Amino acid sequence: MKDNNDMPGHLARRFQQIAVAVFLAEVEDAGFDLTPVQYAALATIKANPGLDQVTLAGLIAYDRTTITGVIDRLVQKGLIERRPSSRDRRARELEITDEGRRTLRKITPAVESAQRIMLRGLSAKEGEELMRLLRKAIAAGNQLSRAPLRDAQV
Amino acid sequence: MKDNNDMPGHLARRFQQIAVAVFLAEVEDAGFDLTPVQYAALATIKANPGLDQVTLAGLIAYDRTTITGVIDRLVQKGLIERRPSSRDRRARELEITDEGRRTLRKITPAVESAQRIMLRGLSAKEGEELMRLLRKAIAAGNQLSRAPLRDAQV
DNA sequence: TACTGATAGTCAGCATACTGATCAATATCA
DNA sequence: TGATATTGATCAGTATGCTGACTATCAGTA
Repeated sequence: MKDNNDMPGHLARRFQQIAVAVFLAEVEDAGFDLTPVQYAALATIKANPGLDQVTLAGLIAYDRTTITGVIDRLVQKGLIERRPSSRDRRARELEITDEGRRTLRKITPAVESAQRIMLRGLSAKEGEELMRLLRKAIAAGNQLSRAPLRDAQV
Repeated sequence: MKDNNDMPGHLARRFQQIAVAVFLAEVEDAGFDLTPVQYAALATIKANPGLDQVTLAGLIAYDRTTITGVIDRLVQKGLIERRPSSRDRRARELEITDEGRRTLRKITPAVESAQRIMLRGLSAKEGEELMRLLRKAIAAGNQLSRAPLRDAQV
């Protein structure tokens, strides 16, 4: 019978599990309370001021129903603002606050440290190769999930 | 600024997201209703008859609080039985049912197909290399999550 | 312009995952 | 033995992530 360790799906779950644990630990050590998902959303909002929720979801491959709760919590924490769009009354525009900008700046070392720790079993070269292979597999499977990565419609 | 695609944590989430979607799609096409987590638990119970929940959790690196619900649903579906242990009245012994065995047998092709599909962007060699690197990174980070992989205490 | 279809956001419901707490039972050791 | 520590299972609470449904709005077209 096939072992769990021969199943890419099982390895994917384990690696993701460790990645999240490492991220949360590093961020907490730095004195912050932000999940990987919240961090990615915050960074993307900063890089794309005024974007709407669907665009944000596409940029980081979240499901649009998941993003609602994530944004709720970022607003709750005072890191972003959500306001109705002037162009489209269905849409909400997202903007990072000064507090959000400050948090993002101060949290960056912890985030980068987490990325290093989750690859600490690999050489630099192996880490690069792992990321290359993941990117390639993801590109081929992108359309298979409900929340594919999408370019921003400039 | 660092791109999402240079963050192993982000790539881990994306790959896991696709892996789950592919698994569920293949299994549903085969006429079954079983999640990746439920499948791994069922296969492990079959391979280790009479094991208790903590041991099961250790073998597939689940959190012990998560396993309760997973087992509830497997029992609900009639695929396993949960009964009090004779040796330790705190523990529950888990056993696969005939129905569980039948399901496992019939679902295997779909599961294997899913593993192939989630690597379809890679050559066979690259797929092997991805799994090797994931295994290595996971081994180094195993203790960093709340639910590390553990050997069964024979 | 009125109809039709698509889109943005939300909600209910379900299944992982985790933290931290609790209860019952077992193990250890002074 | 009796006090203490540990362990197996569960629960409450929170955060992703999904399916499917729904409302409001927009866009395209007959």
